[in-house]
Amino acid sequence: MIHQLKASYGAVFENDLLNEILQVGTFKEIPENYTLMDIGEYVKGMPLLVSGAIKVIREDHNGDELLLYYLEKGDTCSMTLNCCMGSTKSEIRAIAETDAKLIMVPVQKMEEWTVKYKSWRNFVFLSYQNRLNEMLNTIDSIAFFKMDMRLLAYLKEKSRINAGEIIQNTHQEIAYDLHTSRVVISRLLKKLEQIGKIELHRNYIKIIDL
Amino acid sequence: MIHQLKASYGAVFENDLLNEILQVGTFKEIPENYTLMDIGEYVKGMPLLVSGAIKVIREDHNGDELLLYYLEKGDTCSMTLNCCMGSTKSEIRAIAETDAKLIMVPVQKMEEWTVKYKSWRNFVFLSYQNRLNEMLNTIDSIAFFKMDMRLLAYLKEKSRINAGEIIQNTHQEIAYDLHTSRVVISRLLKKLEQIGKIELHRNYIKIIDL
DNA sequence: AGGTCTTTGTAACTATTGTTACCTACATTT
DNA sequence: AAATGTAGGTAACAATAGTTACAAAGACCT
Repeated sequence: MIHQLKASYGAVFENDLLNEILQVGTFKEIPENYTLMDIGEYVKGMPLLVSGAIKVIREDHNGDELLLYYLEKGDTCSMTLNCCMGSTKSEIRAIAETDAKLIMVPVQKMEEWTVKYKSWRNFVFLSYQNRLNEMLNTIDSIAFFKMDMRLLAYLKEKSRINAGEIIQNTHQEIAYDLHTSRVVISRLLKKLEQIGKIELHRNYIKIIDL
Repeated sequence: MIHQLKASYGAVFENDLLNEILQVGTFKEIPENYTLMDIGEYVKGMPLLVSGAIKVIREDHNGDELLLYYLEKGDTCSMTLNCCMGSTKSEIRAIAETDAKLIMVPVQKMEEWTVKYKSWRNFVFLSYQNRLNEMLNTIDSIAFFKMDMRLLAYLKEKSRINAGEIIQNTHQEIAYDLHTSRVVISRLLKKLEQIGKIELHRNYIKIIDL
């Protein structure tokens, strides 16, 4: 665990804090598609992401979904911070986009460390800042862009997250993330293929030039 | 200023903190429609809202707008918190929805108070929590609801904020807030009038039963 | 009263997105 | 090979929202 922690957070946290994290934190490896947190659940700990990616999803009362943003190495879930402080239920669902490694820190330490460590304060505030900015991006995307542009941005982000030009999703899965229907996605993907930006295959999409 | 502060924050902050705020804070009264902060500006201070309401707006590169949420008495602007900590430019515009009173606190105190006062920590974290939740509501609204429902929710919220059944806006102004066209708003408002929920007049709308 | 500006109403049309239905292709199991 | 399940393609149509254009009504000024 110590190597994992240092590699991802060694430059961010001071040594005393790193040691405390080692003492109280628990290391977890989670597989792709594992649901880290679900809507309505209470939060037990705060995840510090070491490797992999987590996707954060909003769901409405009908079960309709919308992808909010991804968390990556060095990120934590601000929604979790919220829940910890306010001890309220989670408003979102977090699913492992790839296999992921993370360190879970008990909620109780949150406030203690906020007082004690400047680096922790910076981390928490930076985390809030990043999350608010991601939310703004999401809002920009649905408010100001049409579906074709949103799909394009989605493919770009997805290939960045997975660090490769192959996107392993069915059209239906993409439709869920963007909160639209499979037919709409198939239609728009076909257009992107026709202008040479992607190649369509069963169960995966190959990025040519976005 | 002391009365204003105690009335709005007396129950939230401990006495020592209230005194510090009185020492370093400056009291401001701002008129309706005053732009408190604009996109791209750097932030000088942190506003603690004492009375009135502030509307927070997002704008895209074309100048298209979207209402994000309102701030009310006891609220502060988390976007400002962000900017203070990260010393980045504002991503949003804040406009006085009504005449408003607020206390401006210099940015430098932020971190100091976070260490020193438990009540300040709670306030800041609660503020982030509220803002993230408002952003989620905004996302729900644009992602999951159609324009007629969004308009209805808008009218409800607006009459709550202004504490009255009269909404003083032109259709064009509503269209800007919801990021659609005037014609669409006029059309939907007319429908709401026909089913007896509102009464349309020049420059104002009377809420009958929402 | 006449002129001008702002606001609202409305029609006609277009564009985008959502829905339904059905077909084809591929993979897996029996 | 036949059966089954999943993924993707496509057409036809419906619903919603955006655009253009113009008329009518109210407000305000001279």
